[in-house]
Amino acid sequence: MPTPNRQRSGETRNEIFAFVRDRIAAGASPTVREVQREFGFRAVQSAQQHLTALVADGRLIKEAGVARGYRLPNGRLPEGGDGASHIGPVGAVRYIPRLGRVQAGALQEAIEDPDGWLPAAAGNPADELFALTVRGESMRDAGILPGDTVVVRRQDTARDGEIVVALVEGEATVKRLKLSAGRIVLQPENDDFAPIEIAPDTEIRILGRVVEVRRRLV
Amino acid sequence: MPTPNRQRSGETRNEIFAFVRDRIAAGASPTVREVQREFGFRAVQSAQQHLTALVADGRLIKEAGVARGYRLPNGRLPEGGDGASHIGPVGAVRYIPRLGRVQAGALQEAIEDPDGWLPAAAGNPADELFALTVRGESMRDAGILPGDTVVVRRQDTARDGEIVVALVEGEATVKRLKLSAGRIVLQPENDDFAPIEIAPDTEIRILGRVVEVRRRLV
DNA sequence: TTGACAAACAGACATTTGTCTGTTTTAATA
DNA sequence: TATTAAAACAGACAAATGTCTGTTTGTCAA
Repeated sequence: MPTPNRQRSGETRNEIFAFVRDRIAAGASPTVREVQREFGFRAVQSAQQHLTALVADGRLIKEAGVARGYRLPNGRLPEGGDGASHIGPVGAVRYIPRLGRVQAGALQEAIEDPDGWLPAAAGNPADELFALTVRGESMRDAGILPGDTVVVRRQDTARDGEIVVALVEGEATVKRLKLSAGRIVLQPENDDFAPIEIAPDTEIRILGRVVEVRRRLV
Repeated sequence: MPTPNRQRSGETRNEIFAFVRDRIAAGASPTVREVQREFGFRAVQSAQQHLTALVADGRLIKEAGVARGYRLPNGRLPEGGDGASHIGPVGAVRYIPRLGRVQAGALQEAIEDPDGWLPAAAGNPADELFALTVRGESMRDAGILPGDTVVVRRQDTARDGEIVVALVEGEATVKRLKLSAGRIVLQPENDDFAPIEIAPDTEIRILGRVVEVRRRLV
């Protein structure tokens, strides 16, 4: 059998796209010459031509006048408003610091010295986000289990019914916030646990609101 | 008050680190001259010096001979083996395609035409991952609720007790797999639902194993 | 005051990377 | 076969970027 027809199949172009996409996802756009080398082209222009075509097709975006300037266009967002906004523009990622034990007043220090980082879609840069590991079964019926990671948006206040991280007796805890007629209650979602009623003069400190839950299965 | 002491506080260096970190997270490392411009240095070397120092401190990594070659070092992993391995090397991200409705046999097509993309720590490149939105309450007691996104590792087989995505009556469904004495059962985690027993001659197709659950709160 | 040192400045040069012009090869098709 | 268009090649130049040598300035502390 002679050489299979690759000349007009567009297969090489697809492979180049996949290569560039993966390199961008891995941290940085490749250069034209890196594409050239990867595919064994003897001329820079061979790679350049494919890349230009991919940009013309809208499969890639090029930042003009910038080395390693290839970017991925935005991922199409699901139409259904199911709150799946953690799917964002591909390529725009932010890293959320994952904190160890948070104790009284030490939030800022904990944020500056995280255990590690979680990638997430970029979202609103003004939001201060951090992540915590859940301890205990108290939110089981809300689908938040021990070992789960919660992503928290830093804020001092919250509204009735929102799940918050609050500082109770010097330790961070996840509960649902109940506000009614001047009473403040931190409500577990598990009948085995008692609600924590906040006396009017008690100091309660809300660290933020839980915006995402992640669980890694073995 | 005279000019506060910035000369030796290291504050500028911290700001430069934050700038570089955020730029890397946003998609690409800045150049030395971009740092220079951002901080208003009149000499390239001023920025260069800070960057070199950050590399010496281990706060950044530099790929030699590469434009825009600054990278973030790996996030420190939590020592506790709590399975939180979705925290990976910072900067190494992969995008997981999020599929809409998956119907009989159409998995490959669905993967090539995703609804959107989820960022995740890179992990093992050999793993084929995709994501699905959960419908129904059948896995409620396992902490998997309607609207949750499950990340699935593509595989044809699974072990007893693992949560899998299987194709049942032409539609993808999430259940716990129970294998015992030649019987195959897809077990819901909710008493309101009945287990699905797979008759020996029935065609059952396992699409993959659930490796992560994500839930976005309003 | 002076020495030590970090930080910033000045200017240059080397390398990497992007982009251009024009030619040749390959495969499909009239 | 002749035509055509995509794909690949060849060689060059320009712009972006990395890196170097040496000097000056600001702050601390002896």
